[in-house]
Amino acid sequence: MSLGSELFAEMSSLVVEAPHQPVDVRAGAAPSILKKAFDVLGSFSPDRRVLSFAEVARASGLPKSTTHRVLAMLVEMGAVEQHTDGYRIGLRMFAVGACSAEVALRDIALPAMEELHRIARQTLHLAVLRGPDVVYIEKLRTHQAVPTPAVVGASLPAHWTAVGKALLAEERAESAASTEVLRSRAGRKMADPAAFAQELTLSRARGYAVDREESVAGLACIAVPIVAGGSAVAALSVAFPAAAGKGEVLLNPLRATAARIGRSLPPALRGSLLRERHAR
Amino acid sequence: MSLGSELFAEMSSLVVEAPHQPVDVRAGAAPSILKKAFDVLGSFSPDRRVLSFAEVARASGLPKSTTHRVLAMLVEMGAVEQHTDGYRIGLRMFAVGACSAEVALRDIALPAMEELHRIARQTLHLAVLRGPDVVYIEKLRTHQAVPTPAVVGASLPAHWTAVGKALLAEERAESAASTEVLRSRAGRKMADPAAFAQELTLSRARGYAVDREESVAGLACIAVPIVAGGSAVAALSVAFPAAAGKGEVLLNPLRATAARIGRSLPPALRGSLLRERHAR
DNA sequence: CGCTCGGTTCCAGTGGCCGGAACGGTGGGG
DNA sequence: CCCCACCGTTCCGGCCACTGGAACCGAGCG
Repeated sequence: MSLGSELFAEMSSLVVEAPHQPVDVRAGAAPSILKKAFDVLGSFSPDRRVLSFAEVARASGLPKSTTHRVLAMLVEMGAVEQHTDGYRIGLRMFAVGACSAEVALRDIALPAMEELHRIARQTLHLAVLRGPDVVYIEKLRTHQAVPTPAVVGASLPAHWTAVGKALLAEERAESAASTEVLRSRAGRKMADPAAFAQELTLSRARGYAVDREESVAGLACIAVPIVAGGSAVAALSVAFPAAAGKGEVLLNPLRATAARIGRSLPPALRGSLLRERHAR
Repeated sequence: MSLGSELFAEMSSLVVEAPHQPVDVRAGAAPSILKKAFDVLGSFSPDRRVLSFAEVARASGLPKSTTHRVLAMLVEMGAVEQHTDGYRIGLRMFAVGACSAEVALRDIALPAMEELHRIARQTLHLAVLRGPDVVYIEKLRTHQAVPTPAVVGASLPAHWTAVGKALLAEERAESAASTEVLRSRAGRKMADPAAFAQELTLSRARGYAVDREESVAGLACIAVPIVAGGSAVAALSVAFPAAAGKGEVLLNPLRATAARIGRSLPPALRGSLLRERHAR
């Protein structure tokens, strides 16, 4: 456990976005109060759920008085709650986030995931691709299983994870835009683009991706894409102790579950594709 | 199924907050752009996940050009995504919402809920109290079970639901502020405050609350509070067909599960109490 | 063709945002 | 004890980003 969380701490220090530089230097970005508000909201993370005023000011990079004003506004909106021990993300943000397409996906996937969870008795992950990262939508933990670094709502570099590889493999098959993604972080392992590209090709061919102790020692994952309407919208993975073998037994149930989820996705929801118009 | 959704439509039309009057008339409310942004975000709901531009403008009550500008900003922030079919809540809002204390609670409760779900084979609800309403944090559906009006992220009047009654009973035991809550909606059933107060007292005494077809015909629920550090922070309920009896068999497993969840809540999280400072 | 409705762009005026600065309170360490 | 570092709050003049009515374009439609 300490090993897992230790590794996770190391990872998250790299995962977390660049330390909130003042604003965008280019003229394009509007330094509106809305941007500041999201800087404040972005100060919170699943492993730092409660922050003091000063912590928010530091993390958001905003002047104290501005931070104070923005926080007061957010509290008034119900987006943030002020307790005696500090500020927290408010229930209102949960309610807003619950309207996202990803929650709809989670809702549909959950029964099937539960069933798989009963069978596999291992930790399950449901994640979507977001640029170079995967964002975890759901996680079904299993008692006394290998701890995994995934946290619901948080993201990890896609090329570190089985779900990420499964999704990258599909994406690359559609548009050969892999170069962008393969530009991996400096000096980090799996920095060999050619080998990684080959692994993606293999993953795509056999229909599943693997991660053997690449993110956490002792942890292995196999992942399959969830396809709906011809393209992958998410990925599902099982985590198990690396010492337990290659997990072939889990592959078929995993595939069946992913297929079942893909089939039960309403066509309207398939518009949750990765293709969102990134403005400018 | 059609019965359930029909009834839900009827309910949600009452549940949804007053149709977004212009702004607050009193001088206290700041009509800042942030307020407008949340008006826009509040236009979405779990059953209206995708809205066209005009729908957002109408629902938020903002002028067209203002709506346009605010939407563009929100898209730039990643809070909203623009697809060909309209606007949706963005993944970023899910990520922000995942930092709320309620998601932490959900995270801890989920394993125990899954286990109960296996045993009971009925739909489970996890909800918190928010003023006069309950907000659903988690819902484990069961195939071919009675459909329930609860939607994760959405709210229902507390006095219509078993979870709500369980929480109101606890709250009333702490502070006799029941009058506020008992002022129920005009002409709606269970408008008899005295009888309702008595029911709450009974619920508190026996440790669980019930709902027999009060919200949906054919649906019954029993709910127990989840207590941590001496006060109720959430409630857990099982839904079952009213024709199946009173659900006594489910009561003990339900109690055990709620107790187990309450026990496993870290003390730090208990600051998720209902007492948030509602400014001004 | 004229109408309605969805969606976008423009623009001048102004009021809301800006953030440095100053102020109280607290703790702790020399 | 004093001093300092830090947290949190408040104030205020200047300026610019927000405001929203209005005009515009295209599509559907009777």
